[in-house]
Amino acid sequence: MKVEEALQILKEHGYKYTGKREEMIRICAEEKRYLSAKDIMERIRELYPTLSFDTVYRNISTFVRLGILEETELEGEGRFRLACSADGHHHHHVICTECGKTSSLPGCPMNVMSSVPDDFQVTGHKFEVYGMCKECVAHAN
Amino acid sequence: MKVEEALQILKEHGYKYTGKREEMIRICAEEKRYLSAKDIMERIRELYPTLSFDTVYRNISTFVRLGILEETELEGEGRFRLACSADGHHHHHVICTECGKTSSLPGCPMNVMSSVPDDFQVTGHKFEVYGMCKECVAHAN
DNA sequence: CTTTAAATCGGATTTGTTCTGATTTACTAT
DNA sequence: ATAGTAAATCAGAACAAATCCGATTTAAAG
Repeated sequence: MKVEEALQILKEHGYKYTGKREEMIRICAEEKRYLSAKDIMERIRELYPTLSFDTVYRNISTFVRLGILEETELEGEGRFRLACSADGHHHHHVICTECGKTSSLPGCPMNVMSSVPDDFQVTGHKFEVYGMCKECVAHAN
Repeated sequence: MKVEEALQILKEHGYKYTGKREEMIRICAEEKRYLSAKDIMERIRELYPTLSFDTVYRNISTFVRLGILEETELEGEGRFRLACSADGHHHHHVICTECGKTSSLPGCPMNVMSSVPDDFQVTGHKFEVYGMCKECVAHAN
């Protein structure tokens, strides 16, 4: 997803344009990585030094609700990245547990799941592969 | 896994036997569900009314480390259930997001993953299907 | 330009979890 | 059995992530 698309989605849903929102999205768009709220916080403060957590958290959760950001959880804290599943077709990621960097995986296990117990009404699923990226492996030695 | 096996694992690793530990494991063994620390807390207090949360959390994390409990995370809080992957072969679950009830899924997506990017050193994975169990669906109407 | 609802601020609050130092308890070796 | 010791537990403080609150500012519609 591109920054412009994200801003368009906000507009379509009646949210106001603010420089802070754009900058948050821009920061997320810069890297194929999961960022924590704190990460985003730190970076955005270069431009908006007085921005409060509340704003960051509130906007993040709006973005997640609108499908602009994808969410996961690493070491007990939420991590976010610009949605990419929305772009082409649905897929999943390998995630570096050190730096949050991601790489796409082909396909989705749900396609090959022959049978899901019929006493469950399925609402979603999560498939994530964890590991260390080349850079973090090198760095660890 | 059975309560006795779990206690055996503790013993093998040099942990002491305590009634509180046994009771915690017993509580988890009673149901095929993910329980929160608070859930376990409430139930164990029937038998040990003064037990502190520190003990519950510390023991839980010991159990997880030893593979006695499996861990996941629902709505920002840790949830635990007696390990069952250890029993037979490795598998995954459908989890009811209302009550934590689980049902096993056949197979593991990693087996059919043709290619994982080779710039990642894989350390683990998570595959969970979420939904509502029959009882919770009925209850919601 | 005015109006107004949404967005932000800053700080307090909540919630899940972990830490700390003192006390108790399960096990080991006498 | 008993004493010694390391582990387990306790109670409450501390912590970190996230959310809530009332007051203030701001985007955008008229």
